[in-house]
Amino acid sequence: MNPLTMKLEQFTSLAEDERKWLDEFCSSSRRTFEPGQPIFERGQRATEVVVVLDGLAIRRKSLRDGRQQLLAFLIPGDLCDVEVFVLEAMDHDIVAVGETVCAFVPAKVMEAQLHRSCNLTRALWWSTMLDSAILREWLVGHGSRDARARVAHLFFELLIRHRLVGRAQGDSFALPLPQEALAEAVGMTAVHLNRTLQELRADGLIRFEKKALTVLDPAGLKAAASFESDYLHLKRTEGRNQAASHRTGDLVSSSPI
Amino acid sequence: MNPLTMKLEQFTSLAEDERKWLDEFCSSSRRTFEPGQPIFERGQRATEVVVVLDGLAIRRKSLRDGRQQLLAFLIPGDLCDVEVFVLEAMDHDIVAVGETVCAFVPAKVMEAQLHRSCNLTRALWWSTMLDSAILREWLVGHGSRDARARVAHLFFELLIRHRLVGRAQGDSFALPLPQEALAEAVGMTAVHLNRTLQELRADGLIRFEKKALTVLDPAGLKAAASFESDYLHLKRTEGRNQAASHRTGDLVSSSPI
DNA sequence: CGTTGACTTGACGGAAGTCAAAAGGTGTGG
DNA sequence: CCACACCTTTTGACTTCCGTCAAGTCAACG
Repeated sequence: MNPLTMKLEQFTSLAEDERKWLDEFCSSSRRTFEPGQPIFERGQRATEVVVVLDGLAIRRKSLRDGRQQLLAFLIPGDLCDVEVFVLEAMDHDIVAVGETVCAFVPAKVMEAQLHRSCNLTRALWWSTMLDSAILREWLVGHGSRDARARVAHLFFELLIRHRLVGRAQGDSFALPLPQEALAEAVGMTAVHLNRTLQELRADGLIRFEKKALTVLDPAGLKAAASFESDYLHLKRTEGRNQAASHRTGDLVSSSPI
Repeated sequence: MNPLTMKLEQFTSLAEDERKWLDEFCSSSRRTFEPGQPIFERGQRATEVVVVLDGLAIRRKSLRDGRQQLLAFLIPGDLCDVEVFVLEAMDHDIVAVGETVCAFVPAKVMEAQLHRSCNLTRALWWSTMLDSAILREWLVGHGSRDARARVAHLFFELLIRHRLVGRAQGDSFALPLPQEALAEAVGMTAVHLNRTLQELRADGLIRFEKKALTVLDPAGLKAAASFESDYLHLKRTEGRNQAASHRTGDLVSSSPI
């Protein structure tokens, strides 16, 4: 199954024709990007919506003083903004990390779909809301979590997201990034990230080798991150009432994750 | 003119019937909130979309250890997520600051509008994209700007946003927040925020009295923030080619702002 | 006029940044 | 197969920005 379908099934059950539409969606004009190659660049107009099918891409914003901030990881199944095409120009870059396969969907096709009132449209909106929610959670991390918790949180989030689209092998997943880039993601220097990684390693929580991250102690990592998973809005795995789940503790913590 | 219409006109020119629709939109079931009163709470399902018409609201996320992170300011004309209603539960709170007037638009009305292929729907999408862009810029700030630049950036952004909806008096606008809350917005302690404010004051950049912020030296504040305005996607004020504007410098910097 | 809450100031400690160099990989070409 | 260049990771010493704690000021208000 294509990763986008897998992801959207977290939100709702899809009918056969909807799955078929998504398959076509994902097979429309594919392109493969080499490591470091830009998919969209700041200033450019995006006339197509991109879906990552394989590999890894990042959103990144570069400041004039040369510093860069990583804004999001786009893993298989992730869309780069369902409605980008309404903007005149991108305000940041999207860049491939490792070899990355994407499908390009013309704005018109996307728009046509968004005007058909159905399950699928709502599912796409859900994915948009999810992206914002993740972004907000990153902001929370930058604003109020220390280095250790921030890194732990990122890793735990990525583990869950990779699982959702079937890209995790057990408790590990591909993360073909230099520490330098990871540091940009969590908003700290590469040196300090390195020390933080060593700390997490020493505590037996993770392993990060050969461009892959392995979570050795999921519960421990989750605790280190003080991870609360409601922001991922995975309702199908948790039953209906999230309000209750938020108050009674955290249902996901008792799940296999 | 209602602030939502003013805001959307930044994106596109609206026809008479579209303006009328927006007026109805903004007059549907209004409610007034007292300072500190929650508009939406985490865990709750949002079956309506909220538009702020007057006053000020904030998005806020509370961590279990009691720390809070402010995620966004909702000023007049701002919507709290055009498509929230697809979610089962809010993952954060929206709270009134000062006295705040909001309109509540039922999910069905919103959805009906979003399925009518028109200018207006694209304008609403634009406002969604704008919210994400602002959120991303905050993340950049938290990750790679120091205290001074971060605060300066926030103030400059708020000044522009207030101007867009006609809520700025010259170079000042209402900001009925304790420094405590401002500190949560920029991700630092109240003490350090206080010192940073003093610094900006000493440099003659701002004044912050009586629940209002006055920018004394817009150009200086903008420089202190190393503000690049393209993320606000104000295309109508800048002509068509933002790609060029990004490369040739920054058109907005030479504008009255 | 005392109480309350927001703002201000000072002294101190600690987490993270900076700079620089060493150590460890990896790929290329001789 | 080694040598070399190059990149990434690691380490160490030092600095600084920001957090913490605590006391003090000030204005608003009953």
